[in-house]
Amino acid sequence: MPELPEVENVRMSLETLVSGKTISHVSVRLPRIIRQPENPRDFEEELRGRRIEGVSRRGKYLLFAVPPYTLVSHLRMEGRYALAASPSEALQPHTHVLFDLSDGTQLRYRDVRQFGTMDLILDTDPLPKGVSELGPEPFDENLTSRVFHRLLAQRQAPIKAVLLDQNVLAGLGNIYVDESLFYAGLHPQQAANTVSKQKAATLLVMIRQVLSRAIDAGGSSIKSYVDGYGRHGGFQIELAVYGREGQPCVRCGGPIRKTRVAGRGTHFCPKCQKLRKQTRMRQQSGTSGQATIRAGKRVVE
DNA sequence: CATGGGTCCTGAGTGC
DNA sequence: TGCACTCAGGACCCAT
Repeated sequence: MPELPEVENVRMSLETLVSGKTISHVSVRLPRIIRQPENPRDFEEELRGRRIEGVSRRGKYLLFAVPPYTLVSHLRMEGRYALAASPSEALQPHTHVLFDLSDGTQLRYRDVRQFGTMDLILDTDPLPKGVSELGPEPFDENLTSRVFHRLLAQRQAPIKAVLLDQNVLAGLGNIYVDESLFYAGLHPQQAANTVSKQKAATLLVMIRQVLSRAIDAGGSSIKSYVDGYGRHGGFQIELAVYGREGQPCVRCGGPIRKTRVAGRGTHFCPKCQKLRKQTRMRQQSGTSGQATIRAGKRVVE
């Protein structure tokens, strides 16, 4: 389930693997993957002969620069790219789109659940729906704790639901929302507009910390995630709450609980993440609650 | 507009 | 062993 750290790792691998290469042929084997243009044949035709100038990322979207087009690709749950040394290499199951490249290699898109999407759009045209409406990038320097607090203050849904909303903040998914809330000591059900300024500031710090550590670890491979080289991520072993139902909290030792919030499986520590009705929370001194992620691995004790 | 639930899809896991 | 059922969740669609 690629979230920002996984997509960023895929982006980095693709940047190395396909950037600067020219597309000589495209084959769409499963039309439902292509959202724009309407006819997948046009998708194939328009990409032929184009050079991939680079690969960037916005939220969980990959953006291939193929002037005068941008290929917008979303992996959703299980989409993945791999580079085959040659088109004659045996196809893995669920391979839906093939890009023959000028150096004889072939970029392949696989997606077991067929949820992923591709949009090919002219650079003079507006970006596809989901992309144009995305909230700020978590690492955007214009996203101050003040701005972040204001974003939260506009919503009364549970903080978990709000963090999952890509129009509020781009890039978080189920795993990193649970992790960030744990480190910030926030209950997933707490109404977003009752999160204090200080808690919001802490939350933003934790989001950034969790994401950057996950990026460095190569992402989290819960089920199927691999980057463009086929490499698994390593962050799953550092997860504090996600997927750890019943196991001891890394901070207090109590059991991690799993519930359902915003329709998603939600993991949290009932002791470390208390539900508070009021926003009033005075700053405690230095030793106050929040856990920090230590360098290296989780500190269990 | 904000919110929440259903939907797409396949494979893994569970219980009988 | 086989089969029905549930679950996984990102973004979109729709009803409230």
